[in-house]
Amino acid sequence: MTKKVSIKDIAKELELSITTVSFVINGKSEEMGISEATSNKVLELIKKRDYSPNNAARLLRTGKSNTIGLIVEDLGNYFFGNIAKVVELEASKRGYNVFLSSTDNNPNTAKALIRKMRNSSVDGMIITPTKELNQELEDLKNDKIPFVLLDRTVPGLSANAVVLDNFKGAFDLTVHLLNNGYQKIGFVSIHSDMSQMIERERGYFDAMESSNKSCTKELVLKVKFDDSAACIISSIMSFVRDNPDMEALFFATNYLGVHGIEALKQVGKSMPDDLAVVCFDDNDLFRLFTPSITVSSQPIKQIAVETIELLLRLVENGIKHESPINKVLEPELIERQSSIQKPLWEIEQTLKKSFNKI
Amino acid sequence: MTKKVSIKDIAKELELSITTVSFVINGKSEEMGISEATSNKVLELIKKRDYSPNNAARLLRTGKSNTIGLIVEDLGNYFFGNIAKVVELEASKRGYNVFLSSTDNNPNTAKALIRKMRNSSVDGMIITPTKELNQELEDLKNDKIPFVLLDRTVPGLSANAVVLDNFKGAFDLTVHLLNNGYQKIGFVSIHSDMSQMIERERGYFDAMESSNKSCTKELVLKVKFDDSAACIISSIMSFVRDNPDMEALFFATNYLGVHGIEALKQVGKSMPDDLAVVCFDDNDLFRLFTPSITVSSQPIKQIAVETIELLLRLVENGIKHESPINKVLEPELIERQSSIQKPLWEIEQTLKKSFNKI
DNA sequence: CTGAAAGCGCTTACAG
DNA sequence: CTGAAAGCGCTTACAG
Repeated sequence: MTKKVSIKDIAKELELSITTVSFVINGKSEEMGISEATSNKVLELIKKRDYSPNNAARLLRTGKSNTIGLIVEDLGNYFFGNIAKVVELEASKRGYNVFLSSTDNNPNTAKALIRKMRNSSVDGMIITPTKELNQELEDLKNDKIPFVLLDRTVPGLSANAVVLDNFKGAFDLTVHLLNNGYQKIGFVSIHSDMSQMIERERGYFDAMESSNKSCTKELVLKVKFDDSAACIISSIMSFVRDNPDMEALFFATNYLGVHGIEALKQVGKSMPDDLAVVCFDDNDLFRLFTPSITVSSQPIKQIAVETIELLLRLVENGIKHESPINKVLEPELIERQSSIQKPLWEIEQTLKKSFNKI
Repeated sequence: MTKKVSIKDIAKELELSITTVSFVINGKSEEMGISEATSNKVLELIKKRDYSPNNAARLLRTGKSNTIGLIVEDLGNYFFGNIAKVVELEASKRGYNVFLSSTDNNPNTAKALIRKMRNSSVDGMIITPTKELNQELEDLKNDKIPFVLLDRTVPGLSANAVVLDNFKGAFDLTVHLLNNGYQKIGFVSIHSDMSQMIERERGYFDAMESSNKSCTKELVLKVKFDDSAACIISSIMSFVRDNPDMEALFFATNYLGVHGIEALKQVGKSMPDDLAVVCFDDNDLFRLFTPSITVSSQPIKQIAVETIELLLRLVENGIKHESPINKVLEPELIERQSSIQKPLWEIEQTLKKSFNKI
């Protein structure tokens, strides 16, 4: 394997023209009317010499790189790490390589990545958008470079996307709390105009409003995405202290949930007795917490598979001038212990108070 | 940006030869004695036209792809996901792309990946080896393709590697348990002849032997890497039931720890009262468990940075005929609640028993 | 059925 | 100081 064999070597050894060999390699034997005997000879020698075509030369000639770009928010996080794994696996099955990168939600990083991937002539890209990306994505569309948005859409941009039904996830989670007897529910989220966060917030508010219980109370805390962990934790601690009548906490993202649980530990509140807890987006270990954490879980594998399949369809069939495709997948409510039905004694107490009023 | 500009376009617009433009682009103006005026004109137009050289053409001509391959065990796991993130970031800073893949510890997958990356002409690779990879890695060496092993070495192969001091990590963890009063310590690991697992086991046994307490007892459970989660959990449950006098459990990997904790929940043993627990390799959330889990933690960022730096040094300076470089990094013992000093009452009981004997 | 040749966009001896 | 030209390894009209 010291020196890579080229198509020329194969042709020479077989005393055929390069053209013929190339046709066989690209499965055009039949179409080009190459005899089966010739074809088989070529195939055999290719295997014997362990020949594989030079991707760079091919790309230079055809413009097809058989590489796609995958831009996620944070490879180190459970959701995106597993998305990346599945995307890579599926792409690999179909003969594609994948370039992988994290934006950490920084628009400048995202812009640079898109630029870099374009320069690397990827055949298409999967993009977890940050904000301020409208121009770059419009350029991609104009230049007919296929891409699929992952996890969230971009306001004002019509593009292919695979997302979760964030509204439903948040709505169900809130209703679950209400049904289990929690009425004063705090919603902890980040300041963001990205679609998935807006939808989750809307789900929370809609569920709260649709509950006709009068003592329901909406309480919202928003932190900044790039605040430090310590800062987020202390914000949540204050939020909890400032709202002593709060009965439950809804964390709008996985990492907020993690910080939130840490905050509750620090203020000495226990779940679910002092405060019930639910979280959007599961984490590998939430099921092992004490108590285990109720979540709205994303079908990670399905998201990844749908996304890569959609992208490769666009790559291989070209972009039709249809309107963009939007896949919306269903989250799953996983009820665990952190939000079990409000203990009976509490209900009794409430009843007593009502009695006293009468 | 509809049509990509080429070096020819730039040359034509400036009425220069392609050669001159190429020299400027590659920073050889000075060396080749190109006037500063010309040089600046070129640089300006390049910026204006947003020109960037075609990587494929460059690779075809020079053989340098500015791409490295990263092969990990499992992108979806906390350790490797974060390794990948940092490697990608550092590589990016230095102008390299990275191809990323998971082996799931399957030798055939690993072989196919190495092959694929070679065909993609990567400049070098970072490889988390599986077993049976000796031939492929020897080939890489013979063909002077730089690579660095990550996380573990391969028996019988002398190669560049960045690994953890697994022996020390396991030794310290065991000593920590012994010091805190636990003597019958069970070691849960996988059947594996990979270096990191062997070292961890050696660390455990050495620590146990060096303890001169007579009632110290060694207990070992090994499961298969590709056993299902359910299967591993039930093995651990049996192990715990069959050894009622066991006082502590040492999990040799992160995911074994996770399964182990689940198993303990199921048999109704509580940590650390019934069984103390320590785990090799931290997990993002172990600190938030009840009780929090004592671990030997790997310096993920440092591992990633050292690895990519070593690889790029090899890629850029060529492989010297020195002996391979082996970086061994230090794990950190993080003492948490799952292994706190054996409760006083237990010690008292032991004392009483001793008294009775007298 | 098969071959000679152009050309993808670069880099780099070679020549002035 | 600068240019004409070869060649990296492919694919694909075009010609027989």
